[in-house]
Amino acid sequence: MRTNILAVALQLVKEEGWQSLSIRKIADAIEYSVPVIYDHFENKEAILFELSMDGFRLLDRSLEKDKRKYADPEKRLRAHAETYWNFAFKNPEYYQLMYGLGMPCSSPGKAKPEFNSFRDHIGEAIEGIVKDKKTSKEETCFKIHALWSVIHGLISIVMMRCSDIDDSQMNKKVMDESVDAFIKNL
Amino acid sequence: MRTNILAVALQLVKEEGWQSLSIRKIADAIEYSVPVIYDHFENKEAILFELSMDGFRLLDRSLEKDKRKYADPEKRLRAHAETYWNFAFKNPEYYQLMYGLGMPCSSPGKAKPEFNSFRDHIGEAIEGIVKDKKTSKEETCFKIHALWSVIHGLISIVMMRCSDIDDSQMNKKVMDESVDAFIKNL
DNA sequence: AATTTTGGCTAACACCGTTAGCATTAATAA
DNA sequence: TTATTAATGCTAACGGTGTTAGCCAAAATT
Repeated sequence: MRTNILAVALQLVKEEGWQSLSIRKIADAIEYSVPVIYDHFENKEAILFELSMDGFRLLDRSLEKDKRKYADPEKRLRAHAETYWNFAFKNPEYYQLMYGLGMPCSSPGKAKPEFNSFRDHIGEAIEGIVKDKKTSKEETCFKIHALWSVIHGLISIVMMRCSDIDDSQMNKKVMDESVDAFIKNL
Repeated sequence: MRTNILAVALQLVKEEGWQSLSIRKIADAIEYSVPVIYDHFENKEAILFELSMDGFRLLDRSLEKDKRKYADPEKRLRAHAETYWNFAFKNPEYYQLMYGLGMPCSSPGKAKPEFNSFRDHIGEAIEGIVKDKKTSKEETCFKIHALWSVIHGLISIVMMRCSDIDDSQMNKKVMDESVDAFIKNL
């Protein structure tokens, strides 16, 4: 039963996104009435949480495979990165659940210029730094994304309380060192 | 009126989080009935969207200040990173709105071991790479976070359609190059 | 055979976003 | 000045949500 609920919930999430998942839809799909779901889960959040746990477990299995496949730590690290990337885009529902991504109002795209303010600003600065070196337009674009990513990623991780570093000054230090390394590598 | 609605909405978001913002609460706060809100905004999403735009504009003003303050591109770039970081943690509601962060079921913390699977796996590999060099425990922890951040950040940006790179292979290339640069810098 | 436990349901509560339709007031036209 | 139009704001409803109280019948136990 519990398993059935989770399976059906995942199915619905895959079909219509987690935003439109409802207890009643799950009840319909398993052909039971609504309250039976509350015999197996405390509330809707608990269902989503359990789904996200399944996501983490699924990812973990792939990472374990990498571990068995690659003894060399560098090769293994590259494989882990690849695995993580593929997991995210093959299972976007899971990834969104795991890291709390996606809410009504976002998905701005490139429509409004405001959204690109940060990218444009750091882009300008980066171009200023690399203007003597012969760096291609494309390469520069990549660099911009890389820096934006590391900063945004760290903020997300810290905000979602996924970081194991408690001290906020420590997290800041991670960013500072990342920016340092980035500039050194330009 | 429109301004008032947005101001009140922002206030409510700051107080109780955007998750519990409702049209009726806004209507109560501005001391009007519900339908008048729909004379000024198409729907709730439009209100959240407009708030997120305010966030982007607020951030932009700070970035413009950096631009005027620092002519040297490297100093300016560091200032931009600092500004972005500070903006996120001084205005978490805005940041969550802008990048669609936070949904029911997340904020896992360190409670369950599953959540740290990826961190632990890349941690192991990184330790394998740096074990000859005399890298401190703390420094290693920072490195782990840095790599995790850049990958997760890029995935988030691509998933949220914030990236201006359309080709998914190109985005993958950004990650690969970032991982390369990271390993080279270990 | 009587009693208790279980499994499952209906119906409701209190919210939510959204909209149709109706007042009342203010502005315009005659 | 009066008649008509436009603007303003409301009540009440529709269909949906998460959640729970209370009940009924079948199954298990005593």
